[in-house]
Amino acid sequence: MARREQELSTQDRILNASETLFAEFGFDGVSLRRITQQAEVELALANYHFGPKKELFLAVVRRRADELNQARSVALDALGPEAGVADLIDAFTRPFLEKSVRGGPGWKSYARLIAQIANSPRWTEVIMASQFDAVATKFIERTKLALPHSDERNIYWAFHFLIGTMMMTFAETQRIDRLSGGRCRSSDLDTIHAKMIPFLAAGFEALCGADSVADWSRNRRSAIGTMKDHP
Amino acid sequence: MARREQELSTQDRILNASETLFAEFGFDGVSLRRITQQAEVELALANYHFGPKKELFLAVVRRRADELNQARSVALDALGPEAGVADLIDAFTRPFLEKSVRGGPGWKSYARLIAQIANSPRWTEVIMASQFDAVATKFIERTKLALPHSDERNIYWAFHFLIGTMMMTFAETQRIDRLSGGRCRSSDLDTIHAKMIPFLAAGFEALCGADSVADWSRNRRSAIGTMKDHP
DNA sequence: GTCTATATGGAGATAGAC
DNA sequence: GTCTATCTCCATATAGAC
Repeated sequence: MARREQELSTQDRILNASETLFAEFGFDGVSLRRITQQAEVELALANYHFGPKKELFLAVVRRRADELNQARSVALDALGPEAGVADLIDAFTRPFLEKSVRGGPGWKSYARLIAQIANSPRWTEVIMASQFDAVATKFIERTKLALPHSDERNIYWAFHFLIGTMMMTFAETQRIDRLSGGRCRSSDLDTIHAKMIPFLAAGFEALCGADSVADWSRNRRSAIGTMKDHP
Repeated sequence: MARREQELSTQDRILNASETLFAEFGFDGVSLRRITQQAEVELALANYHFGPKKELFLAVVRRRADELNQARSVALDALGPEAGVADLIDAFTRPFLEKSVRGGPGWKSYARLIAQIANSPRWTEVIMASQFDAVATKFIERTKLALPHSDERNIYWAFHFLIGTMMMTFAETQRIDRLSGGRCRSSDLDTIHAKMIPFLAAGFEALCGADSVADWSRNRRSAIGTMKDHP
């Protein structure tokens, strides 16, 4: 990234401004007027270079997706066959961490943007599936090998929980800062990541390991009077 | 909830339509015109009854927050002093599950709406903190008693991960449906919840238990060449 | 590739009759 | 409490000169 925004091409100026503003206010919360004003380019240039607003939004997402996916893929491939689930989780999550913390402000905004997109049904197909499912599948297949005794469905559910944990973390909402009376800081992603790995690895082992409890309701059925029709 | 929307008061018709549409498209993705059209009331009545659009949005959130918080608080109070972390997680999460699955379509939309709000920095203060921190604190204090040897900060981080896992689940984005080739369904919240409890409980134990590994980076420091400045 | 100017529609909000 | 009508502003998108 160039040191001064002025040195960048018009396309990059528009993408950078879009990234920052979309991350803060969402797709509908930002106007092209505001984007082009922050980018210090004329309004008409947004449409000229990117077409409709939705295409600009997708261009913002796509710009960094390849680099992120590449880094994750390399990290997964670097692991030997003896790698445990903690190693796999680290390989999958660390590139996001490194880029959000040490990749510059653009990556920080990008991480927060993806965190919001991931919880919105509106963008599941057009963004999450098309941009990120390939590497997700790679992670899942490696995890099946590392936890060979698991019902495959439990691997998928554990991955689902991993994504939720990751996205909450990279959203940096600062809710936990207030809740903890300042003892925890959302911005301290290095620390959170170091806590997240053992937390998630233990979850994977409990749900997908050889001695898995597998299903809470099966163990508790008789103790809970309000439960209904579920197998 | 009345059987026919027509039998409801104007306020409830507007709140119901708002709830459905905000959950699907977000605050800025819905116009008051569309809301009042779906509610089959005149446009001017939205402003008359609720004031500015933002106040209507907050009214939608507040309408069900008290009932949800009450149910969670009762479930936590019902646990004896011998309750484990799995019991606490169940008490905190089950009311959300029960209302989303068996509370009617309004609660389903509500759960999906809250799931998106939780990952958006924009609503952290005005909604998440003001509406949900009180019961969150109750859960955390009980968890500190159940895991007395833990550094308090790890309890807060584990709670943070729990919220991420929960919100991803109740968002029902259907990403995992496609990723799993149909083997898992986002809509099957009863099954997901049954998997979520042992997953999260194991995470809490690993991060906050007596034999906690506590910090992944401390164990792995020498093996990772790319790590930088973090303590 | 960039600028000015504008087309066209929809947004939130309200005044005032009933 | 409800309806009609309207105010004012801003949205996306594009046409056409340079």
